Amino acid sequence: MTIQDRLYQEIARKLIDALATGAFKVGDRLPAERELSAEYDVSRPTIREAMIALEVQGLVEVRVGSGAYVRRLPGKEDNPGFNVTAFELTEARLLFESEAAALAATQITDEELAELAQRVKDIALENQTEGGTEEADRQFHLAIAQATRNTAVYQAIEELWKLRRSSPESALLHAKARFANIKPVVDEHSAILEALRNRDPKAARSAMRTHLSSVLDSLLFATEEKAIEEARRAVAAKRDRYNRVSS
Amino acid sequence: MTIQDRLYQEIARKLIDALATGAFKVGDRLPAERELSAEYDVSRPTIREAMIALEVQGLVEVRVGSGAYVRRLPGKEDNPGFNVTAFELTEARLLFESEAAALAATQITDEELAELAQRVKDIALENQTEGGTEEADRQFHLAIAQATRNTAVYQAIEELWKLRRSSPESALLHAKARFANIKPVVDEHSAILEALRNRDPKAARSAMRTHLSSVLDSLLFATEEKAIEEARRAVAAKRDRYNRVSS
DNA sequence: ATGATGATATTGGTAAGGCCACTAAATGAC
DNA sequence: GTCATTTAGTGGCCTTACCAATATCATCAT
Repeated sequence: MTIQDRLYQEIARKLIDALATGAFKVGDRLPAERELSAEYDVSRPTIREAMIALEVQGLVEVRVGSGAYVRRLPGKEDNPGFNVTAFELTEARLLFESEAAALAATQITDEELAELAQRVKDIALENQTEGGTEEADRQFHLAIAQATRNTAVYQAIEELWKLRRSSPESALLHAKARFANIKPVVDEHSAILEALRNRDPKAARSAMRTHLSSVLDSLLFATEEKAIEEARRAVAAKRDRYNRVSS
Repeated sequence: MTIQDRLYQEIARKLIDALATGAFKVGDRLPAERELSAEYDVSRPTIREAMIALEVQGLVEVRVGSGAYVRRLPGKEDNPGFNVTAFELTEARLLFESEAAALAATQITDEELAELAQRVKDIALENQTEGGTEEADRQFHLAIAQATRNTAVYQAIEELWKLRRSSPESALLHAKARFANIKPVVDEHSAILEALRNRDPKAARSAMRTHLSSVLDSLLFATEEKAIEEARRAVAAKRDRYNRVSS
């Protein structure tokens, strides 16, 4: 009746304990498989199995030829999106939400149009207040995603907004960008609403592209302000390539 | 040149696919490690690694000396996305992946183009074999997402493929659709590759749209076969609206 | 006939060793 | 100084082998 506790599980527990105790920080490299093999006095395959258990749980990332690196610490619930920069997020929104807007234009109901109109007013209000949030903005865009009548589309776009929240640095950057770009935002949202009201897919797509391109530009400006030269250059390069795509 | 996609992950995906397509029921015993080793033409340690990946996810339970037993079917618990139909998924891919292809056209490297060429060959091979999987197809599309150099875009598209696998009914429908639409798939993928090779964003977007529209049509056909009238009508309506969007 | 017992086959568990591919840092050539 | 090359070090995967737990079934005592 001896339960043959699987060895790899025991090793995996020990490794997780080691992470939890703070022996390693995020980004640190774990010892090589051969070293761990000697340290815990088990074979390398067993170490590999334990490592896979950790990898499946998102705790570590294994890079071929380099080693195993800590991705997140145990106890912290998963943040699937990691090094997603504010620029990447907005670029993704530009691609996806523009298409969603086009699709929504063919499906949207009068009730949803009324809701969107209210959201536009909310956005104007938010912008007038000093420490305003971006909640109305978020709801505006999610409502459009909802109007596509496609669960997969909605979930994907919702996921992008979650990613935006998960990165503090990203949120900060967005806040600065919003500050530098207040008035146009209201007009741009109105333009999107107008296109949807006319059930015009192409116009809706175009208006959404214009809006998010504007946000992208704001991000560029904010990034320059932060004087992170490296990031600025990378972003600028990306901006150029985007212009080629959407032209 | 060979992407060191970890072999155990590939095997794990195939096993999960097998579970999703209904090859096994809850409580069933999976083939022995040695059998699976021969079946998938990999070593036993690799099978063990894949099995551990499934075990950590709670899909199977391994009993020493007896075998591995199905604990639950994939896609029930872990995915918040539930009622995502095969049509919705493909429609979302049509919207998103087309834009991703356009973006990738401006960024793709020669190495990535070579990899894509290999994937096209793999897809042809997969289609020739009887019980072929859709692994090559998946890798083709994910490679394009990767070529966008945008983590957010990649994650979103990867999420769509995960959703696809999480719904057994969806996987089944796709299998039927694939059967009814073999030859064009290879040509369509070739067309996408050619557009990317020319670094032509518009052509890439167009080729991807053509491809996924074709998949959408296959789904319609398969749905009709299943004689689910209600679903068919809903899908047909959506198809019409999509034609309006993309025109 | 029936139930207990033990031999044997099957299955997963682990170890050891080997070779390959990839990575990155040290080294050398220019 | 810059760039290409070399060289350890690393993980990826395979092969072989043996051990341990379990399942199966023939055998035997009742």
